[in-house]
Amino acid sequence: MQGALQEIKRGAHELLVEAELVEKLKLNRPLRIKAGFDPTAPDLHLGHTVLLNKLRQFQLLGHQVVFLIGDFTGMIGDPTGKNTTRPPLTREAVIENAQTYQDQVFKILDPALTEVRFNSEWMESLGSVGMIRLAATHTVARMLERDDFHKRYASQQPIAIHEFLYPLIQGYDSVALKADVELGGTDQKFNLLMGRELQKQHGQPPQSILTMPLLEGLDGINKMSKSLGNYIGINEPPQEIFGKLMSVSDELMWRYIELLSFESLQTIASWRQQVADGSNPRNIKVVFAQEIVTRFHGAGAAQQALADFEARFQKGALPDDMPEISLTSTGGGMAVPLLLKQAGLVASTSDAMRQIAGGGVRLDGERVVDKGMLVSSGATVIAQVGKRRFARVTII
RNA sequence: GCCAGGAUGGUAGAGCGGUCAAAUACACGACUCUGUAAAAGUCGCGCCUCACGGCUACGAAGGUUCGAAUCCUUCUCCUGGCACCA
Repeated sequence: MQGALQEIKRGAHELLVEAELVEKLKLNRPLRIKAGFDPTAPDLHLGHTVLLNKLRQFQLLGHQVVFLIGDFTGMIGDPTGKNTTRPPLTREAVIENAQTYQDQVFKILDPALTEVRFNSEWMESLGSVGMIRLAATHTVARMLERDDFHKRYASQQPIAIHEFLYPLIQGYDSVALKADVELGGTDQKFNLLMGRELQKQHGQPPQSILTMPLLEGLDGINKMSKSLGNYIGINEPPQEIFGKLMSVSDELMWRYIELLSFESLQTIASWRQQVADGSNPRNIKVVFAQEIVTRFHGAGAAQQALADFEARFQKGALPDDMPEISLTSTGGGMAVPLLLKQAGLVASTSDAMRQIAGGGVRLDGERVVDKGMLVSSGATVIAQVGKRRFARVTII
């Protein structure tokens, strides 16, 4: 019991209310652990997995996870600033996204202990009358307590009325699901507390709340998100995941390890000690990157990714999986800038010109100096832009 | 409805008749260094088959002018205030 609580609290930001959760754990029945997910982003990245890992932990302790897909709330979009209204998704799109979700989620969660639900299930039948009643339960002043709203209101940023409904609906989901515990990011605290209040109003014991820190993206500043492009997707190829993890800064690495590694706290402490004693942080990164790649692609892929990585960056070998592209030349050959553009290695020929001028372009390993250089028809060259972009191009 | 303010590149934000493809910062890309780390430094950052060249851009459409991101008109959208609140 005590051990279970320790496990639950590991890595978590805040647990409300601890005493209540202890009581619930004493009931000796599987608790209903709720976590909500946005229906529009079925491409999971490591940031999402922080929460999923915690859910998995609950499952290992024998509890029931309720994986809630907010298809109804998706029409609103969580008002975290810029995105106000989103176009409603079609039924088909929702179902398709849900399927994609499950394919990914079950790499971490145990399907047998996971209940997948959609909040349109109860929200649609709630009707406008029910919605108004729900809205009547809280005041505008109460809503403005939410930090995000508060800031926007204070700085005269727009707040659309429907945005106020989001926390209410999310809270009502907890009522509909009779959740014992709800997990969310730290940014969800207000919404999660709303669930408690609504549950009380409906005569249910209020859910416990466990907030998890938001994982920083590759930039180390903003939270990991697809729209910011600073993410590592769990469906990305092993080499990509491995490479991205290796390029994470030393400081950020510890954050990732803290929130993503399944290693024991003692092991992680010993890693820190090693680095403090002068060992190259890179070595820890390799071990950690291996762990993550193994989680999503298996041990073999992780081995392979490491081997590729070392071959490419330590011995300067070319990747063996580069795309093969055939391009048709108009005259006797093709100018390098056009070639790069058509091969998808640069955004435009102007961009190509710049890259050549900057010394970032190589053909067959030779740096290109002459912007007007032609690659003659029938030739096959390995084109490279920067350290990461490669293609084997044949000119026809 | 009325009044006021605003709309510029990925973001923030200068410019307010020519010297503006548009300051500055951040982000981003390449290079050097390295551990595909950080820091630092250099270069670059609208598009065009290579250009001391062309073209398109400063919410939209018109107009004034030799010349407009900069002035005028109309429109669209955003924000705030006031009014309305049976």
